[in-house]
Amino acid sequence: MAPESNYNEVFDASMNILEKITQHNALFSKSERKVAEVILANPQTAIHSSIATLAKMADVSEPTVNRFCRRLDTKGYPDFKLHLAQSLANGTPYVNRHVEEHDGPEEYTKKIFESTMASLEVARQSVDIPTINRVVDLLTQAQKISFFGLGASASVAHDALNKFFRFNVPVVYFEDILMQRMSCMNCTEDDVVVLISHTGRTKSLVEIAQIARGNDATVVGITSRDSPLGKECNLVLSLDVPEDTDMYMPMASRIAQLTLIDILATGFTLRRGNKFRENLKRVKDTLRGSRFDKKGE
Amino acid sequence: MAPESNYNEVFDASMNILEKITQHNALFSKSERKVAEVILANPQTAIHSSIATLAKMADVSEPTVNRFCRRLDTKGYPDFKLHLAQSLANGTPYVNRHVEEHDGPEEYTKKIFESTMASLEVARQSVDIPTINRVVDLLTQAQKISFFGLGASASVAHDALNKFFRFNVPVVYFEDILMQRMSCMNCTEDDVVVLISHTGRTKSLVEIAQIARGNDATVVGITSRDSPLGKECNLVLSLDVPEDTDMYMPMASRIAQLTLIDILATGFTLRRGNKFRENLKRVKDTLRGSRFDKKGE
DNA sequence: TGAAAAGTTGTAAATTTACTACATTTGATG
DNA sequence: CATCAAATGTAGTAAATTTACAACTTTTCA
Repeated sequence: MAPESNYNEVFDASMNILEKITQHNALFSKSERKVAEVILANPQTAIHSSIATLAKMADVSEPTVNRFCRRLDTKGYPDFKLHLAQSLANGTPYVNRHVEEHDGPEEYTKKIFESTMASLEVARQSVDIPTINRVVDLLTQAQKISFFGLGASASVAHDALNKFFRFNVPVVYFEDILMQRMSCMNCTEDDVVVLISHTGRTKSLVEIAQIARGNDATVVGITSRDSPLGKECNLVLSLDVPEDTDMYMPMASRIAQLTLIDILATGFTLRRGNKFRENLKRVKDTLRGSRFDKKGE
Repeated sequence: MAPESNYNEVFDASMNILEKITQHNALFSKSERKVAEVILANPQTAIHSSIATLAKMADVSEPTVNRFCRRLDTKGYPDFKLHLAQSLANGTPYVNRHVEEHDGPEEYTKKIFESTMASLEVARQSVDIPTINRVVDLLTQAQKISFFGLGASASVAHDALNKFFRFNVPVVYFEDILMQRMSCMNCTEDDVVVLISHTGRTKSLVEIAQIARGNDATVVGITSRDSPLGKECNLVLSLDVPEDTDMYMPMASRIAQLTLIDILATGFTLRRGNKFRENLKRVKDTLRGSRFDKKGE
């Protein structure tokens, strides 16, 4: 009589169910995974199919499809279709799909773009705005800013250097861990050290964090919150990006880190105000000498 | 900007069904209007109700509800529910919105994530698959691979180094333009030089392209096709990413470049086959010694 | 006005769809 | 190899949706 009881279900399932399917993948049984594949391959078709047709497409029995739906915390097949429809409506049918052995250039290109976008979407939802604001605060007030990362995160630090360098702020970046250590030994309480690491378990970075804090610098980690590195930081900007794929290379996580750098840099310029932005333009104009002019300029 | 006419077509096709109901109102019969009212009053409930409960709520018969659905150009009640569910999901597709002066952390964070995703979407559509395939071909056959970029693109080249280094292929990366030049002077026809530049108008990179080609190396540009640099390359992987924003910093273009590197690296490993991927895993495992173990491992 | 026509609505039966209970298979373990 | 647990499928059942048709309204025009 009072169907109002169903209200909440719609809301707490705000998570993209396609994303949920990929993340849940390990917990599925063999047949359930077949269902998942068929749905991911063509979600638009799935929402217009009955449980029978979908079962046939996945070459499993109908109850298997039903169990699949239940495992994703939906009430059953029709409820699952509603969630799926909502996910598809959301503009992003982007899903973190793994590249397969037999994929051709078209497939892997598509998959990588889509996984990257899906990861950014996840990152966007997980990032903590107040912390960003706090970090921007610190950066604008810093006497000196250092960016350190190793391995795949080195290029992220490198990129941060490039961005913040334009701001006319003393900014430091080293690849060499000894230089990193020495740099941190000279820190003061007005300095900010930003350490980048996806896993947060790189020993030398953890040590650097300790050294920097020992000298009263503020240490910001772009890393996982509960990691050894995260625990050593004053502030942690964590990005809950799904684990990277089969390819044994950091891909999506690093893109999310870079985007975060963009965000910090943007926050920085906004905080510094208009006059400061003119300065930025000047830096850009200076580069012109080293370039071929654009036609018509 | 797309012409108005196109806009409307798209709009019509994907129109919010709730709006459609209100607009259609005049064409409904008395009973159908009762159904419309009930649905509009509480759409969240509607999508979780069966045709029977909804009919009861509107105090009409079940076929009336069904006719109501058909009148809105849906296949029937379940199909109508799907449309309704999609309308209720707050679908905001990603758009490249510029950060404004007065934006707070929440706004600029959101805008940057969304612009980045929007740019990736554009990049995905503009990238030329056959060229990717061709470049992967070249890379797998190369004796030596070099990645060079300057300024903001330096970190992209840096990242490429990090990726390809794991493949146990001779790979070269320098920040210093003199080193870059010298390296190119020693090129042979079996070498591939990848040059990265968003604008493609950086003088010294163009010169490097000329040097490399002079030594019969294959030059691949990740740059704009019609740029001075593009014209010097054997192959150009161009990314039609919308011009970067007001912030006077390369942001989205660089993310697209990095994603392209991911794609090349993935193509590379796929081409090299399974056995090769084990090698990658070994590289990853080697890193373990420099890390704190994960709990439970 | 009133009778045919067109349109609206509801009842009941038919059909499709989804779900449950149970049986069979698979695979792991001692 | 026997045994148990998990996974999957079969078949039957319940539920929901749709169709067909009849009853009832409203409209139209002689």
